[in-house]
Amino acid sequence: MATRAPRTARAIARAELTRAILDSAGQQLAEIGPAALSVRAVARDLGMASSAVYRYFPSRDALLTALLIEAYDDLGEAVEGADAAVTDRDDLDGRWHGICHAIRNWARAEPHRYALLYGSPVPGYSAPDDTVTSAVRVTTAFLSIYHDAQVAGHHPATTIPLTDAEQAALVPIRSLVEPRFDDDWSIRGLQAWATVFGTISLELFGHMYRGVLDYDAHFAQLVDQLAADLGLGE
Amino acid sequence: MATRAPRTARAIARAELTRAILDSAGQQLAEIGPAALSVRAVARDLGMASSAVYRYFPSRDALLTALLIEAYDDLGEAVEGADAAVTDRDDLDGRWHGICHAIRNWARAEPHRYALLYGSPVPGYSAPDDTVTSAVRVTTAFLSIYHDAQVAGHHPATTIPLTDAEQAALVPIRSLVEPRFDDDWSIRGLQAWATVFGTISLELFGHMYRGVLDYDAHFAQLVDQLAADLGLGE
DNA sequence: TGTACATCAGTGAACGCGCGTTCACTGATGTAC
DNA sequence: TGTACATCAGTGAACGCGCGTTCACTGATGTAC
Repeated sequence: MATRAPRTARAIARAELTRAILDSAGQQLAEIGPAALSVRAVARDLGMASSAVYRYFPSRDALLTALLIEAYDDLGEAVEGADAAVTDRDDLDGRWHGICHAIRNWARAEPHRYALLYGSPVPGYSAPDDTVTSAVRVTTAFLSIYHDAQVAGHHPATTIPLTDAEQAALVPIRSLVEPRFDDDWSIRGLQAWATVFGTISLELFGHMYRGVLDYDAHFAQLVDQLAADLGLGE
Repeated sequence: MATRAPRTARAIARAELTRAILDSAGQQLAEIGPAALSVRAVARDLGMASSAVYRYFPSRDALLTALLIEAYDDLGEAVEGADAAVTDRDDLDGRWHGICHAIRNWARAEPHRYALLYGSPVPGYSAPDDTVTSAVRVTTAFLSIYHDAQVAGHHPATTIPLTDAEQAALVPIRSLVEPRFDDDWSIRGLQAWATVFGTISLELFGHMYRGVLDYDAHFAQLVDQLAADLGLGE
Protein backbone atom coordinates (compact mmCIF):
# COMPACT_ATOMS: atom_id res chain seq x y z
CA MET A 1 0.00 0.00 0.00
CA ALA A 2 2.34 2.68 -1.30
CA THR A 3 1.40 6.22 -0.45
CA ARG A 4 0.66 8.26 -3.55
CA ALA A 5 3.80 10.27 -4.22
CA PRO A 6 3.17 13.96 -3.57
CA ARG A 7 3.37 16.04 -6.72
CA THR A 8 3.59 19.70 -6.01
CA ALA A 9 6.45 21.45 -4.27
CA ARG A 10 4.07 22.43 -1.51
CA ALA A 11 3.00 18.87 -0.88
CA ILE A 12 6.59 17.72 -0.79
CA ALA A 13 7.56 20.47 1.62
CA ARG A 14 4.55 19.74 3.77
CA ALA A 15 5.34 16.05 4.05
CA GLU A 16 8.91 16.81 4.88
CA LEU A 17 8.14 19.37 7.56
CA THR A 18 5.50 17.17 9.11
CA ARG A 19 8.17 14.52 9.49
CA ALA A 20 10.66 17.02 10.86
CA ILE A 21 8.14 18.15 13.46
CA LEU A 22 7.39 14.60 14.48
CA ASP A 23 11.07 13.76 14.69
CA SER A 24 11.88 16.77 16.80
CA ALA A 25 8.89 16.15 19.03
CA GLY A 26 9.83 12.50 19.31
CA GLN A 27 13.30 13.45 20.46
CA GLN A 28 11.90 15.89 23.01
CA LEU A 29 9.71 13.15 24.27
CA ALA A 30 12.63 10.80 24.56
CA GLU A 31 14.59 13.40 26.48
CA ILE A 32 12.15 15.03 28.82
CA GLY A 33 9.00 13.00 28.76
CA PRO A 34 5.50 13.55 27.45
CA ALA A 35 4.28 16.03 30.05
CA ALA A 36 7.01 18.49 29.15
CA LEU A 37 6.57 18.16 25.42
CA SER A 38 5.97 21.67 24.09
CA VAL A 39 4.97 23.11 20.77
CA ARG A 40 7.26 26.06 21.28
CA ALA A 41 10.27 23.91 21.99
CA VAL A 42 9.66 21.95 18.81
CA ALA A 43 9.38 25.17 16.83
CA ARG A 44 12.55 26.48 18.40
CA ASP A 45 14.34 23.29 17.54
CA LEU A 46 13.30 23.61 13.91
CA GLY A 47 14.02 27.32 13.77
CA MET A 48 10.50 28.32 12.92
CA ALA A 49 7.85 30.44 14.58
CA SER A 50 5.82 28.55 17.13
CA SER A 51 2.65 29.55 15.35
CA ALA A 52 3.85 27.81 12.21
CA VAL A 53 3.56 24.42 13.86
CA TYR A 54 -0.18 24.99 13.95
CA ARG A 55 -0.26 24.71 10.18
CA TYR A 56 0.67 21.06 10.69
CA PHE A 57 -0.91 20.02 13.96
CA PRO A 58 -4.00 21.78 15.26
CA SER A 59 -2.98 21.48 18.91
CA ARG A 60 -0.43 20.09 21.29
CA ASP A 61 -2.66 17.13 22.00
CA ALA A 62 -2.92 16.30 18.33
CA LEU A 63 0.86 16.26 18.20
CA LEU A 64 0.98 13.99 21.21
CA THR A 65 -1.55 11.69 19.63
CA ALA A 66 0.54 11.46 16.48
CA LEU A 67 3.56 10.57 18.58
CA LEU A 68 1.61 7.97 20.49
CA ILE A 69 0.46 6.32 17.29
CA GLU A 70 3.94 6.43 15.87
CA ALA A 71 5.35 4.86 19.00
CA TYR A 72 2.79 2.06 18.95
CA ASP A 73 3.53 1.48 15.30
CA ASP A 74 7.26 1.49 15.90
CA LEU A 75 6.95 -1.08 18.60
CA GLY A 76 4.36 -3.02 16.63
CA GLU A 77 6.68 -3.14 13.66
CA ALA A 78 9.59 -4.33 15.78
CA VAL A 79 7.47 -7.07 17.28
CA GLU A 80 5.93 -8.16 14.02
CA GLY A 81 9.35 -8.12 12.43
CA ALA A 82 10.80 -10.32 15.14
CA ASP A 83 7.94 -12.75 14.77
CA ALA A 84 8.20 -12.82 10.99
CA ALA A 85 11.95 -13.36 11.19
CA VAL A 86 11.35 -16.87 12.45
CA THR A 87 11.01 -18.67 9.17
CA ASP A 88 9.88 -21.92 10.69
CA ARG A 89 6.39 -20.82 11.69
CA ASP A 90 6.01 -23.94 13.82
CA ASP A 91 8.91 -22.88 15.98
CA LEU A 92 6.62 -21.29 18.53
CA ASP A 93 9.33 -21.19 21.13
CA GLY A 94 11.49 -19.17 18.76
CA ARG A 95 8.66 -16.81 17.90
CA TRP A 96 7.86 -16.33 21.59
CA HIS A 97 11.43 -15.45 22.37
CA GLY A 98 11.50 -13.19 19.35
CA ILE A 99 8.58 -11.04 20.35
CA CYS A 100 9.43 -10.87 24.04
CA HIS A 101 12.95 -9.73 23.45
CA ALA A 102 11.82 -7.38 20.71
CA ILE A 103 9.54 -5.63 23.18
CA ARG A 104 12.20 -5.32 25.82
CA ASN A 105 14.87 -4.21 23.40
CA TRP A 106 12.62 -1.53 22.04
CA ALA A 107 11.67 -0.45 25.53
CA ARG A 108 15.27 -0.14 26.60
CA ALA A 109 16.20 1.75 23.48
CA GLU A 110 13.25 4.11 23.88
CA PRO A 111 12.45 4.24 27.58
CA HIS A 112 10.42 7.45 27.43
CA ARG A 113 8.36 6.23 24.53
CA TYR A 114 7.79 2.94 26.31
CA ALA A 115 6.71 4.92 29.36
CA LEU A 116 4.34 6.88 27.17
CA LEU A 117 2.70 3.69 26.00
CA TYR A 118 2.79 1.51 29.10
CA GLY A 119 3.49 3.87 31.97
CA SER A 120 1.18 6.33 33.64
CA PRO A 121 -1.35 7.92 31.36
CA VAL A 122 -0.48 11.51 30.51
CA PRO A 123 -2.57 13.66 32.86
CA GLY A 124 -5.29 15.63 31.17
CA TYR A 125 -4.88 13.72 27.96
CA SER A 126 -6.96 10.82 26.80
CA ALA A 127 -5.97 8.89 23.74
CA PRO A 128 -8.52 8.97 20.93
CA ASP A 129 -9.70 5.82 19.20
CA ASP A 130 -7.27 6.33 16.33
CA THR A 131 -4.56 4.90 18.51
CA VAL A 132 -6.27 1.57 18.95
CA THR A 133 -5.37 0.04 15.62
CA SER A 134 -1.71 0.73 16.27
CA ALA A 135 -1.85 -0.24 19.92
CA VAL A 136 -3.36 -3.57 19.09
CA ARG A 137 -0.51 -4.79 16.93
CA VAL A 138 1.57 -5.99 19.87
CA THR A 139 -1.36 -7.73 21.45
CA THR A 140 -2.12 -9.40 18.18
CA ALA A 141 1.39 -10.80 18.02
CA PHE A 142 0.85 -12.49 21.38
CA LEU A 143 -2.53 -13.80 20.39
CA SER A 144 -1.33 -15.23 17.12
CA ILE A 145 1.40 -17.20 18.82
CA TYR A 146 -1.07 -18.49 21.39
CA HIS A 147 -3.48 -19.37 18.63
CA ASP A 148 -0.93 -21.22 16.55
CA ALA A 149 0.31 -23.02 19.63
CA GLN A 150 -3.13 -24.16 20.60
CA VAL A 151 -3.85 -25.38 17.09
CA ALA A 152 -0.51 -27.19 17.01
CA GLY A 153 -1.51 -29.00 20.18
CA HIS A 154 0.80 -27.39 22.68
CA HIS A 155 -0.49 -27.42 26.21
CA PRO A 156 0.30 -24.88 28.90
CA ALA A 157 1.02 -25.94 32.46
CA THR A 158 -2.09 -27.17 34.20
CA THR A 159 -4.36 -24.44 35.43
CA ILE A 160 -6.98 -24.26 38.10
CA PRO A 161 -10.57 -24.16 36.87
CA LEU A 162 -11.89 -20.79 35.76
CA THR A 163 -14.61 -19.24 37.88
CA ASP A 164 -17.89 -18.43 36.19
CA ALA A 165 -17.17 -14.74 36.50
CA GLU A 166 -13.83 -15.20 34.80
CA GLN A 167 -15.44 -17.22 32.03
CA ALA A 168 -17.74 -14.32 31.35
CA ALA A 169 -14.96 -11.76 31.66
CA LEU A 170 -12.80 -13.37 29.02
CA VAL A 171 -15.38 -13.66 26.27
CA PRO A 172 -13.90 -10.82 24.17
CA ILE A 173 -10.32 -12.03 23.93
CA ARG A 174 -11.34 -15.65 23.55
CA SER A 175 -13.44 -14.96 20.53
CA LEU A 176 -10.73 -13.01 18.76
CA VAL A 177 -9.41 -16.17 17.17
CA GLU A 178 -10.82 -19.20 15.49
CA PRO A 179 -10.97 -21.75 17.04
CA ARG A 180 -11.55 -19.95 20.31
CA PHE A 181 -9.00 -20.14 23.07
CA ASP A 182 -9.64 -22.86 25.58
CA ASP A 183 -9.50 -22.16 29.31
CA ASP A 184 -5.83 -22.99 29.70
CA TRP A 185 -4.65 -20.80 26.88
CA SER A 186 -6.84 -17.89 27.91
CA ILE A 187 -5.56 -17.61 31.42
CA ARG A 188 -1.98 -18.60 30.76
CA GLY A 189 -1.84 -16.23 27.84
CA LEU A 190 -3.00 -13.25 29.86
CA GLN A 191 -0.72 -14.26 32.68
CA ALA A 192 2.36 -14.41 30.49
CA TRP A 193 1.42 -11.11 28.86
CA ALA A 194 1.20 -9.44 32.27
CA THR A 195 4.46 -11.01 33.38
CA VAL A 196 6.37 -9.76 30.36
CA PHE A 197 5.12 -6.20 30.62
CA GLY A 198 5.31 -6.31 34.38
CA THR A 199 8.95 -7.29 34.38
CA ILE A 200 9.90 -4.74 31.77
CA SER A 201 8.08 -1.96 33.60
CA LEU A 202 9.49 -2.90 36.99
CA GLU A 203 12.95 -3.03 35.48
CA LEU A 204 12.69 0.22 33.54
CA PHE A 205 10.99 2.15 36.28
CA GLY A 206 13.67 1.24 38.76
CA HIS A 207 12.05 -1.29 41.03
CA MET A 208 14.65 -3.99 40.56
CA TYR A 209 17.51 -1.70 41.34
CA ARG A 210 19.95 -3.52 43.58
CA GLY A 211 17.62 -6.49 43.82
CA VAL A 212 18.53 -8.06 40.51
CA LEU A 213 22.02 -7.41 39.24
CA ASP A 214 21.77 -8.48 35.63
CA TYR A 215 18.57 -7.46 33.94
CA ASP A 216 19.40 -9.15 30.66
CA ALA A 217 20.02 -12.48 32.33
CA HIS A 218 16.90 -12.21 34.40
CA PHE A 219 14.65 -11.33 31.52
CA ALA A 220 16.08 -14.14 29.43
CA GLN A 221 15.48 -16.59 32.24
CA LEU A 222 11.95 -15.35 32.70
CA VAL A 223 11.10 -15.62 29.04
CA ASP A 224 12.44 -19.16 29.05
CA GLN A 225 10.36 -19.98 32.06
CA LEU A 226 7.26 -18.52 30.50
CA ALA A 227 7.87 -20.50 27.33
CA ALA A 228 8.03 -23.62 29.45
CA ASP A 229 4.87 -22.65 31.34
CA LEU A 230 3.11 -22.10 28.03
CA GLY A 231 4.32 -25.48 26.80
CA LEU A 232 6.01 -23.99 23.77
CA GLY A 233 9.30 -25.83 24.00
CA GLU A 234 9.44 -29.22 22.28
CA MET B 1 7.28 4.43 69.03
CA ALA B 2 5.12 7.41 69.88
CA THR B 3 6.34 10.69 68.49
CA ARG B 4 7.19 13.11 71.24
CA ALA B 5 4.15 15.35 71.64
CA PRO B 6 4.95 18.88 70.49
CA ARG B 7 4.82 21.34 73.33
CA THR B 8 4.71 24.89 72.15
CA ALA B 9 1.90 26.49 70.19
CA ARG B 10 4.31 26.99 67.34
CA ALA B 11 5.25 23.35 67.17
CA ILE B 12 1.62 22.32 67.22
CA ALA B 13 0.72 24.75 64.47
CA ARG B 14 3.70 23.64 62.44
CA ALA B 15 2.80 19.98 62.66
CA GLU B 16 -0.76 20.74 61.72
CA LEU B 17 0.07 22.89 58.74
CA THR B 18 2.64 20.43 57.49
CA ARG B 19 -0.11 17.83 57.46
CA ALA B 20 -2.52 20.21 55.77
CA ILE B 21 0.01 20.90 53.05
CA LEU B 22 0.65 17.23 52.51
CA ASP B 23 -3.06 16.48 52.41
CA SER B 24 -3.77 19.21 49.92
CA ALA B 25 -0.82 18.21 47.79
CA GLY B 26 -1.89 14.59 48.00
CA GLN B 27 -5.30 15.49 46.74
CA GLN B 28 -3.84 17.52 43.88
CA LEU B 29 -1.73 14.57 43.00
CA ALA B 30 -4.73 12.30 43.02
CA GLU B 31 -6.62 14.67 40.77
CA ILE B 32 -4.14 15.91 38.23
CA GLY B 33 -1.04 13.79 38.56
CA PRO B 34 2.47 14.41 39.77
CA ALA B 35 3.78 16.48 36.88
CA ALA B 36 1.11 19.13 37.44
CA LEU B 37 1.55 19.27 41.18
CA SER B 38 2.25 22.90 42.02
CA VAL B 39 3.31 24.73 45.14
CA ARG B 40 1.13 27.67 44.24
CA ALA B 41 -1.96 25.55 43.83
CA VAL B 42 -1.40 24.00 47.23
CA ALA B 43 -1.00 27.44 48.78
CA ARG B 44 -4.14 28.63 47.03
CA ASP B 45 -6.04 25.64 48.32
CA LEU B 46 -4.99 26.41 51.87
CA GLY B 47 -5.58 30.13 51.51
CA MET B 48 -2.03 31.13 52.21
CA ALA B 49 0.70 32.91 50.29
CA SER B 50 2.67 30.64 48.01
CA SER B 51 5.87 31.75 49.66
CA ALA B 52 4.61 30.48 53.02
CA VAL B 53 4.81 26.90 51.81
CA TYR B 54 8.56 27.34 51.64
CA ARG B 55 8.65 27.56 55.42
CA TYR B 56 7.61 23.91 55.41
CA PHE B 57 9.15 22.40 52.32
CA PRO B 58 12.27 23.87 50.78
CA SER B 59 11.22 23.12 47.21
CA ARG B 60 8.63 21.51 45.04
CA ASP B 61 10.76 18.41 44.72
CA ALA B 62 11.00 18.07 48.47
CA LEU B 63 7.22 18.17 48.61
CA LEU B 64 7.02 15.53 45.92
CA THR B 65 9.47 13.38 47.80
CA ALA B 66 7.38 13.63 50.95
CA LEU B 67 4.33 12.57 48.98
CA LEU B 68 6.21 9.69 47.45
CA ILE B 69 7.31 8.44 50.82
CA GLU B 70 3.84 8.85 52.21
CA ALA B 71 2.35 6.93 49.33
CA TYR B 72 4.82 4.09 49.76
CA ASP B 73 4.08 4.03 53.45
CA ASP B 74 0.36 4.08 52.86
CA LEU B 75 0.56 1.16 50.51
CA GLY B 76 3.07 -0.59 52.73
CA GLU B 77 0.77 -0.23 55.67
CA ALA B 78 -2.17 -1.60 53.73
CA VAL B 79 -0.16 -4.58 52.61
CA GLU B 80 1.35 -5.29 56.00
CA GLY B 81 -2.06 -4.91 57.54
CA ALA B 82 -3.58 -7.40 55.16
CA ASP B 83 -0.80 -9.84 55.87
CA ALA B 84 -1.06 -9.42 59.61
CA ALA B 85 -4.82 -9.83 59.48
CA VAL B 86 -4.35 -13.50 58.69
CA THR B 87 -4.06 -14.86 62.18
CA ASP B 88 -3.02 -18.31 61.12
CA ARG B 89 0.50 -17.49 59.98
CA ASP B 90 0.77 -20.87 58.29
CA ASP B 91 -2.10 -20.02 56.01
CA LEU B 92 0.22 -18.85 53.28
CA ASP B 93 -2.47 -19.02 50.69
CA GLY B 94 -4.56 -16.61 52.75
CA ARG B 95 -1.65 -14.28 53.29
CA TRP B 96 -0.85 -14.32 49.58
CA HIS B 97 -4.40 -13.43 48.68
CA GLY B 98 -4.39 -10.78 51.37
CA ILE B 99 -1.40 -8.88 50.10
CA CYS B 100 -2.25 -9.19 46.41
CA HIS B 101 -5.74 -7.86 46.85
CA ALA B 102 -4.52 -5.20 49.24
CA ILE B 103 -2.19 -3.87 46.58
CA ARG B 104 -4.84 -3.84 43.91
CA ASN B 105 -7.48 -2.32 46.16
CA TRP B 106 -5.14 0.44 47.15
CA ALA B 107 -4.15 1.01 43.54
CA ARG B 108 -7.76 1.28 42.43
CA ALA B 109 -8.61 3.62 45.28
CA GLU B 110 -5.57 5.81 44.57
CA PRO B 111 -4.77 5.41 40.89
CA HIS B 112 -2.64 8.53 40.61
CA ARG B 113 -0.63 7.65 43.66
CA TYR B 114 -0.16 4.13 42.32
CA ALA B 115 0.97 5.65 39.04
CA LEU B 116 3.40 7.81 40.96
CA LEU B 117 4.96 4.75 42.54
CA TYR B 118 4.78 2.18 39.76
CA GLY B 119 4.15 4.15 36.60
CA SER B 120 6.53 6.30 34.62
CA PRO B 121 9.14 8.10 36.66
CA VAL B 122 8.39 11.81 37.02
CA PRO B 123 10.54 13.54 34.40
CA GLY B 124 13.32 15.63 35.83
CA TYR B 125 12.85 14.18 39.27
CA SER B 126 14.83 11.38 40.80
CA ALA B 127 13.83 9.92 44.12
CA PRO B 128 16.38 10.29 46.88
CA ASP B 129 17.45 7.37 49.02
CA ASP B 130 15.06 8.34 51.81
CA THR B 131 12.28 6.73 49.82
CA VAL B 132 13.87 3.30 49.84
CA THR B 133 12.93 2.26 53.34
CA SER B 134 9.30 2.99 52.59
CA ALA B 135 9.40 1.53 49.11
CA VAL B 136 10.79 -1.71 50.36
CA ARG B 137 7.92 -2.55 52.67
CA VAL B 138 5.78 -4.05 49.92
CA THR B 139 8.66 -6.07 48.59
CA THR B 140 9.36 -7.34 52.06
CA ALA B 141 5.80 -8.58 52.38
CA PHE B 142 6.29 -10.70 49.29
CA LEU B 143 9.62 -11.99 50.45
CA SER B 144 8.39 -12.93 53.89
CA ILE B 145 5.59 -15.01 52.45
CA TYR B 146 8.00 -16.71 50.09
CA HIS B 147 10.40 -17.29 52.93
CA ASP B 148 7.79 -18.76 55.24
CA ALA B 149 6.49 -20.92 52.43
CA GLN B 150 9.88 -22.29 51.63
CA VAL B 151 10.56 -23.05 55.27
CA ALA B 152 7.18 -24.73 55.59
CA GLY B 153 8.10 -26.97 52.70
CA HIS B 154 5.84 -25.64 49.99
CA HIS B 155 7.14 -26.18 46.50
CA PRO B 156 6.42 -23.99 43.47
CA ALA B 157 5.65 -25.51 40.11
CA THR B 158 8.70 -27.05 38.55
CA THR B 159 11.07 -24.60 36.96
CA ILE B 160 13.67 -24.86 34.31
CA PRO B 161 17.28 -24.72 35.51
CA LEU B 162 18.72 -21.29 36.16
CA THR B 163 21.47 -20.11 33.86
CA ASP B 164 24.78 -19.21 35.43
CA ALA B 165 24.20 -15.56 34.66
CA GLU B 166 20.85 -15.68 36.38
CA GLN B 167 22.38 -17.37 39.40
CA ALA B 168 24.77 -14.48 39.70
CA ALA B 169 22.09 -11.88 39.04
CA LEU B 170 19.88 -13.06 41.86
CA VAL B 171 22.44 -13.07 44.63
CA PRO B 172 21.08 -9.92 46.33
CA ILE B 173 17.46 -10.98 46.73
CA ARG B 174 18.36 -14.52 47.61
CA SER B 175 20.49 -13.51 50.50
CA LEU B 176 17.85 -11.26 51.99
CA VAL B 177 16.42 -14.14 53.98
CA GLU B 178 17.74 -16.97 56.05
CA PRO B 179 17.79 -19.71 54.86
CA ARG B 180 18.41 -18.35 51.37
CA PHE B 181 15.87 -18.84 48.65
CA ASP B 182 16.42 -21.88 46.53
CA ASP B 183 16.27 -21.68 42.74
CA ASP B 184 12.58 -22.42 42.45
CA TRP B 185 11.49 -19.84 44.95
CA SER B 186 13.76 -17.18 43.55
CA ILE B 187 12.49 -17.32 40.04
CA ARG B 188 8.86 -18.10 40.82
CA GLY B 189 8.82 -15.36 43.39
CA LEU B 190 10.07 -12.73 41.00
CA GLN B 191 7.77 -14.02 38.33
CA ALA B 192 4.69 -13.78 40.52
CA TRP B 193 5.73 -10.34 41.68
CA ALA B 194 6.01 -9.13 38.10
CA THR B 195 2.70 -10.71 37.18
CA VAL B 196 0.83 -9.02 40.00
CA PHE B 197 2.20 -5.56 39.28
CA GLY B 198 1.99 -6.17 35.55
CA THR B 199 -1.68 -7.02 35.69
CA ILE B 200 -2.54 -4.12 37.94
CA SER B 201 -0.64 -1.67 35.76
CA LEU B 202 -2.08 -3.02 32.53
CA GLU B 203 -5.53 -2.82 34.02
CA LEU B 204 -5.16 0.64 35.52
CA PHE B 205 -3.41 2.14 32.55
CA GLY B 206 -6.11 1.00 30.20
CA HIS B 207 -4.58 -1.88 28.30
CA MET B 208 -7.27 -4.40 29.13
CA TYR B 209 -10.04 -2.13 28.02
CA ARG B 210 -12.57 -4.16 26.05
CA GLY B 211 -10.32 -7.20 26.21
CA VAL B 212 -11.28 -8.28 29.70
CA LEU B 213 -14.77 -7.37 30.86
CA ASP B 214 -14.53 -7.96 34.59
CA TYR B 215 -11.28 -6.81 36.13
CA ASP B 216 -12.18 -8.04 39.60
CA ALA B 217 -12.89 -11.53 38.42
CA HIS B 218 -9.78 -11.65 36.31
CA PHE B 219 -7.50 -10.47 39.06
CA ALA B 220 -9.02 -12.92 41.51
CA GLN B 221 -8.50 -15.74 39.04
CA LEU B 222 -4.94 -14.71 38.43
CA VAL B 223 -4.08 -14.51 42.11
CA ASP B 224 -5.53 -17.97 42.57
CA GLN B 225 -3.49 -19.24 39.68
CA LEU B 226 -0.32 -17.69 41.05
CA ALA B 227 -1.00 -19.21 44.45
CA ALA B 228 -1.27 -22.57 42.76
CA ASP B 229 1.91 -21.98 40.77
CA LEU B 230 3.69 -21.05 43.97
CA GLY B 231 2.39 -24.19 45.63
CA LEU B 232 0.75 -22.25 48.43
CA GLY B 233 -2.61 -23.97 48.41
CA GLU B 234 -2.89 -27.03 50.65
C1' DT C 1 2.90 30.79 -22.46
C1' DG C 2 0.86 34.50 -19.78
C1' DT C 3 -2.19 36.66 -16.60
C1' DA C 4 -5.47 37.06 -12.47
C1' DC C 5 -6.91 35.14 -8.61
C1' DA C 6 -7.08 31.74 -4.81
C1' DT C 7 -4.70 29.04 -1.66
C1' DC C 8 -1.50 28.16 1.60
C1' DA C 9 3.01 28.42 4.67
C1' DG C 10 5.24 31.01 7.66
C1' DT C 11 5.91 35.41 10.53
C1' DG C 12 5.99 38.14 14.63
C1' DA C 13 3.50 40.32 18.00
C1' DA C 14 0.30 39.76 21.41
C1' DC C 15 -3.01 37.72 25.04
C1' DG C 16 -3.49 35.67 29.26
C1' DC C 17 -1.92 32.37 32.00
C1' DG C 18 0.70 29.74 35.64
C1' DC C 19 4.88 28.44 37.45
C1' DG C 20 9.13 28.14 41.23
C1' DT C 21 11.61 30.86 43.96
C1' DT C 22 13.55 35.06 46.43
C1' DC C 23 13.35 38.91 49.43
C1' DA C 24 12.54 42.57 52.71
C1' DC C 25 9.00 43.13 55.76
C1' DT C 26 5.62 42.74 59.98
C1' DG C 27 3.93 40.77 63.81
C1' DA C 28 3.37 36.99 66.79
C1' DT C 29 5.59 33.44 69.71
C1' DG C 30 9.37 31.72 72.59
C1' DT C 31 13.33 32.25 75.81
C1' DA C 32 16.80 34.04 79.03
C1' DC C 33 17.47 36.85 82.74
C1' DT D 1 5.89 38.07 86.96
C1' DG D 2 8.01 41.32 83.73
C1' DT D 3 11.15 42.96 80.38
C1' DA D 4 14.42 42.64 76.21
C1' DC D 5 15.79 40.16 72.66
C1' DA D 6 15.81 36.28 69.36
C1' DT D 7 13.34 33.26 66.61
C1' DC D 8 10.08 32.07 63.48
C1' DA D 9 5.55 32.06 60.41
C1' DG D 10 3.42 34.30 57.10
C1' DT D 11 2.87 38.29 53.64
C1' DG D 12 2.85 40.45 49.22
C1' DA D 13 5.43 42.10 45.62
C1' DA D 14 8.60 40.97 42.30
C1' DC D 15 11.82 38.36 38.99
C1' DG D 16 12.21 35.76 35.10
C1' DC D 17 10.50 32.20 32.80
C1' DG D 18 7.79 29.20 29.53
C1' DC D 19 3.57 27.82 27.89
C1' DG D 20 -0.69 27.18 24.19
C1' DT D 21 -3.09 29.61 21.12
C1' DT D 22 -4.88 33.53 18.10
C1' DC D 23 -4.54 36.94 14.60
C1' DA D 24 -3.62 40.11 10.88
C1' DC D 25 -0.05 40.09 7.78
C1' DT D 26 3.31 39.03 3.70
C1' DG D 27 4.93 36.51 0.14
C1' DA D 28 5.39 32.35 -2.32
C1' DT D 29 3.06 28.53 -4.77
C1' DG D 30 -0.78 26.56 -7.38
C1' DT D 31 -4.72 26.79 -10.66
C1' DA D 32 -8.14 28.25 -14.08
C1' DC D 33 -8.73 30.53 -18.15
